[in-house]
Amino acid sequence: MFSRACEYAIKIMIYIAGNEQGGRRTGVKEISESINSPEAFTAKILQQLVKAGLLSSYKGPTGGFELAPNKKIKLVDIVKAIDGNKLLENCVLGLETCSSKNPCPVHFRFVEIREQLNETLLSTDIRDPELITKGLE
Amino acid sequence: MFSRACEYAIKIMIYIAGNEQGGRRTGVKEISESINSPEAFTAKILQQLVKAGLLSSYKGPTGGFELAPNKKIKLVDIVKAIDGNKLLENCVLGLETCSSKNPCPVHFRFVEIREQLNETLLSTDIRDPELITKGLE
DNA sequence: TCAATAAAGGATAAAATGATCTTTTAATCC
DNA sequence: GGATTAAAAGATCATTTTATCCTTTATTGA
Repeated sequence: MFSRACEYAIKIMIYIAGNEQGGRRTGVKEISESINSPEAFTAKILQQLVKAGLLSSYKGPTGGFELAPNKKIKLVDIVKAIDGNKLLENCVLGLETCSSKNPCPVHFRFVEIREQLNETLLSTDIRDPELITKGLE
Repeated sequence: MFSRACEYAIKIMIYIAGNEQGGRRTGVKEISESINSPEAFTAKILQQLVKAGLLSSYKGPTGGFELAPNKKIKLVDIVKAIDGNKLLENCVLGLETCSSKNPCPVHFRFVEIREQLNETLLSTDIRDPELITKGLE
């Protein structure tokens, strides 16, 4: 469903959100150990999340990453930042021309799934305490 | 959502189903031209579908592919044959240990999407005339 | 100022996926 | 049986994704 990088990205964001209360920044090493992801690859994903405006980064001692302040961050923002919007927008059969006016054979069978997915990604806030208290291994 | 190979596989199966009424077999070239897929790659996917028991193949003149006779074929069979069942079974965050008893942070938010997906893949029969009459480019 | 710290950036490697090409095997028809 | 047709099989290549390593840049605090 999501790429490996996107799975990591979601875990990264949830983990950083969990450190937000203390106001403390989170470093790459701590993140990769906490979510069990390769450190260098995690650093690359963090860069993408910073470029997408979802995280702020700071260099030097006391540096690290924080959620972008004063910004509601939803799951959909993370997925779009890493995987783009093909999952949400493209035809499930990969047809360029598919639309509700010119539907592919399975178009209408996936409409509801798409809507559910959209609804879930749009409504899930990364700062929701429900997300934060659970394990990320 | 699905791999490229799986997108092709679904189109392949729908296309072959459309030729079933005439009792005629369908060749690789005709398929790849009809669904606009690379011929050699299409041949490889056809091999996988035969191995999975979803198609029967015949060599020589008058040879080609047919749907496996006397077998209800659902979308889920095609997806599992090509992409395996990770989409249906694996945790969306890729966690080995995730389950309803030990859920990941987003586990319950995706339960309904999973169910919808399962329901759609299980209930969509490849011989449904509704699928067959539509364009595959 | 300088050493330590931490992210950014670039280059590279490994694995998975997508795609092609060539040879082999089987079936049909003359 | 021999020529032809079409799929099977295997080797190879290309691209993308995943992952690592090393150097550079910025920041802090002694």
